[in-house]
Amino acid sequence: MEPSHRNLAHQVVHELGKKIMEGTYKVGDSLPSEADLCTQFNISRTATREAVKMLTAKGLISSRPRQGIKVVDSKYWNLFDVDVLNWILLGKPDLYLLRHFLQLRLAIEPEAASLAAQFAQESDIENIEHALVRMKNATNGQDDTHEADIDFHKSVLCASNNPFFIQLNNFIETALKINIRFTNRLVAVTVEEYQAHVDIFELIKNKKPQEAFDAALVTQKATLAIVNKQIEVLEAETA
Amino acid sequence: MEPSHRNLAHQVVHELGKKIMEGTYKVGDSLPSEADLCTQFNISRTATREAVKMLTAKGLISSRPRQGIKVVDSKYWNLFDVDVLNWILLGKPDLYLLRHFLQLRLAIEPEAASLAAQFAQESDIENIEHALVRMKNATNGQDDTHEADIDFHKSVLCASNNPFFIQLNNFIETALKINIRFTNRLVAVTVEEYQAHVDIFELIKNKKPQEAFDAALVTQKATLAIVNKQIEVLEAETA
DNA sequence: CCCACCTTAATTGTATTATAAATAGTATTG
DNA sequence: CAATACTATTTATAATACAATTAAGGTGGG
Repeated sequence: MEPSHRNLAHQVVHELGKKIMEGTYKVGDSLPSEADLCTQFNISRTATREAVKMLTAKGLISSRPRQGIKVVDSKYWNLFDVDVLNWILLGKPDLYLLRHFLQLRLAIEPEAASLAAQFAQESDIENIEHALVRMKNATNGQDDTHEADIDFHKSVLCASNNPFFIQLNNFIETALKINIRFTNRLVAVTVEEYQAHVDIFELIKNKKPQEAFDAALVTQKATLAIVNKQIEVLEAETA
Repeated sequence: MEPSHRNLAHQVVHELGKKIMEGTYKVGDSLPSEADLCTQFNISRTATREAVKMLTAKGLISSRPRQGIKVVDSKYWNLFDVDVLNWILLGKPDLYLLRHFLQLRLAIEPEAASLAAQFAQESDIENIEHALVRMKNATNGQDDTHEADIDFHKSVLCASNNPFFIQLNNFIETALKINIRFTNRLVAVTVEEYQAHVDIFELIKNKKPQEAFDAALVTQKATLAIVNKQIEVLEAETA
């Protein structure tokens, strides 16, 4: 897609969105008034107001006469919005946030594999296969490890042929990126990881929903278990 | 929350959003130009542009000079946005859409029950219990059946203490409403349904994640199986 | 004839100014 | 002291002007 900073309003949305997600403006806080935002960003009220409206549409703020612009309760935030997810990524994700991501991945990805085994078209199978080729190349350093991995997970989601699962592409991608940040070894894909993906692919291709579900579940549970362990250690230390 | 039509821009967002989701404006179609929208709604360009920006923020449209305002590919739509979900509901949901909702519920709700069994606070337990009381009252016609049911599912989601699951409240609520529309019997909650909910509650309260997961899974699978069957029948008829 | 370049016109992007509406806080008045 | 009225602040809306972008068509050189 096009860059998100095509115009002034989008730039301001990006700046303010980042600041809200990183906690510069906290829930309940007031943002600067329209007039102040105009001077801060050196733009007209038109652009400022459009930015405010966009953040309102994403559920981050509300603006009312005399009351000003305020950050609303986080339960109203559109956490699955691609911009919001990117702002989360720009913040300082901690282990608890990573766990929250992994908990939802545990729910989503096995079922996505199951649906893919039931509803995948030929083109979907080809896309998964192509991602696997990239991963294999990545084991030899001929392709980007992380990108290939993200590609694989996305292609499975899309193969579910369910628009809601497909919409979670951005979520999964962000989850993987945060995961990468914590396991920050720039190693190539291990043979075991690659083989696990191949196994899931074969089960999808051969239309084995339950088996594909189970295979994906094992992977997700393993990842989540690691983080749960890390949090346990962390909490034992601080206690 | 406050009504979504507090101001002109919000009203226009609502009107256009509805038309996009119901297919009056299809993917790739051009919407009327800013100037035309101004005359159609009899409002200023300021208000029109703010509405356009809000729909852009929700991922439904894009607007560029000379090119105009266009409905973007549906894979970019923020399907988990509360407004978008309501517009979907206002359209004419079919069995396939219902199945898509149920497929995601199957992924989400059992895991939410599991997380609730692991992470629920006392207040969360109380909220679930309160929803159960409402359901019991509904069996006697003393409360609204559907509202009580929605309450229960929401309270479990919130008990997961995972912001991403909590954000899916709107999704689950919409799914239930669509389900109600198809099973349009205005009957009271059956004893079996109520008992199934009580069982899940007990398992959550007694911190049995796996058992809570399994219990919720049974319920979801049963519902999905019914719809799969209906679709099977439908496709047999049209073939 | 064809391709590269230029011009034009349509549409959104931005700025400015003015006024209206909503409302929190303060003052007034009975 | 309480109810009311006033005031000032902030967002909401409108109107106008001009800039920037770009699709489409026209123009000229080869």
